[in-house]
Amino acid sequence: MSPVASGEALRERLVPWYRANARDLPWRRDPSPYHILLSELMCQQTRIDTAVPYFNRFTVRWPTIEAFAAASPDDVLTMWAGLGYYRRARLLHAAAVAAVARGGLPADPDALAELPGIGAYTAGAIASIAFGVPAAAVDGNVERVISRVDRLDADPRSKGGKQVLRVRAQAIHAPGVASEVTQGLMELGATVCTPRAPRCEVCPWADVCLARPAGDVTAYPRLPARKAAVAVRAVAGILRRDGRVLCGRRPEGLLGGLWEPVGAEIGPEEDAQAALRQAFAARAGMMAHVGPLRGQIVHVFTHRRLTVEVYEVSAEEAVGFVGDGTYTELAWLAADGDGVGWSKLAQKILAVAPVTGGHVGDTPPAAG
DNA sequence: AATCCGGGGGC
DNA sequence: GCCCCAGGATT
Repeated sequence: MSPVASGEALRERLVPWYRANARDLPWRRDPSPYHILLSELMCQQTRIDTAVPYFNRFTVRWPTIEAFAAASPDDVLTMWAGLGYYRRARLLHAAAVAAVARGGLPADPDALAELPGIGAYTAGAIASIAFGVPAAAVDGNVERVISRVDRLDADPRSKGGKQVLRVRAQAIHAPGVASEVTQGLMELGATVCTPRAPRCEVCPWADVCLARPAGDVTAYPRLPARKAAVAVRAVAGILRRDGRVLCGRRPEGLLGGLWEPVGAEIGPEEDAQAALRQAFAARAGMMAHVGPLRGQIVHVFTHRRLTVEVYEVSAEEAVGFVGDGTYTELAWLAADGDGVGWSKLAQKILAVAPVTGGHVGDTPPAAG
């Protein structure tokens, strides 16, 4: 049986490899604490390539953490629109506000972890990348590369598994190369030790990896099977006025704070048009006439597969926003979102029932 | 420990 | 289609 590689053996292979193979990412050009905070929150559960354009737009609009902290939460959410996991936008902003209030982001991982939206991983990442503190940061990539090189049979998401991974990641660290170790581990997982088709022939750890000679690299990490997404049916109504569409703003939770055309989730056998009439009455205080079906879109979340039937809607008059709790506000929004930003789901709904023409300046129904 | 929370790209 | 990604908060 081969011995487990030492932390030093892993480090001395990893750091030179990272220096030679690091991708050119915008936050690596100036890895300031603010830039690393932004990039880490944006990259949580999100691909690098998806986050990069958002990072660039954020840093152009808010060049410093002080400027960002001074922004309104709604402006931050608007800029975040399309990135997903919208709670991150609120937590990121709250973290920046708290950091500025205490004179800047701390270098200590424990202090970082007290800020909103910053857990054990992100605290270690900011401490090591932005401040050079040798602190472990175990994300999905690190979980995978360590599970493979050590051929760990523990569930990496269990308490014990996380503990083993954290100790192992910490052992690879050393003073002076903390940023390279953290980013190198992630870079290795992202570009070489990939989930489905690892490129072991170019891996700097090929000579010390336990899974490679065993021939079961892709069997690690030992993750439990994921539950299937639940099918959910919904309706949405496109009610136009002067080139705008009546939209509701969602409360905290799924797509929290974002706007969408008025709609409702319905049962598998429910009458879609009747349900939509009822939704307009309960949520917008409107007696709506539901017109023709415009189209049907599918939107997949982690735990839901949403099918939305999109109808044209007309209404006699607004009788005021009654509100059954589905929306916190109502407004007539133009196709460009009137500066509030659309979720990807709302974009799909609007794409099958385009809003064109008309003029601005209409009055939304009273909220409350 | 289990659940919730988006969106997208690779295969 | 399926997997899973620079995870954290809540219960």
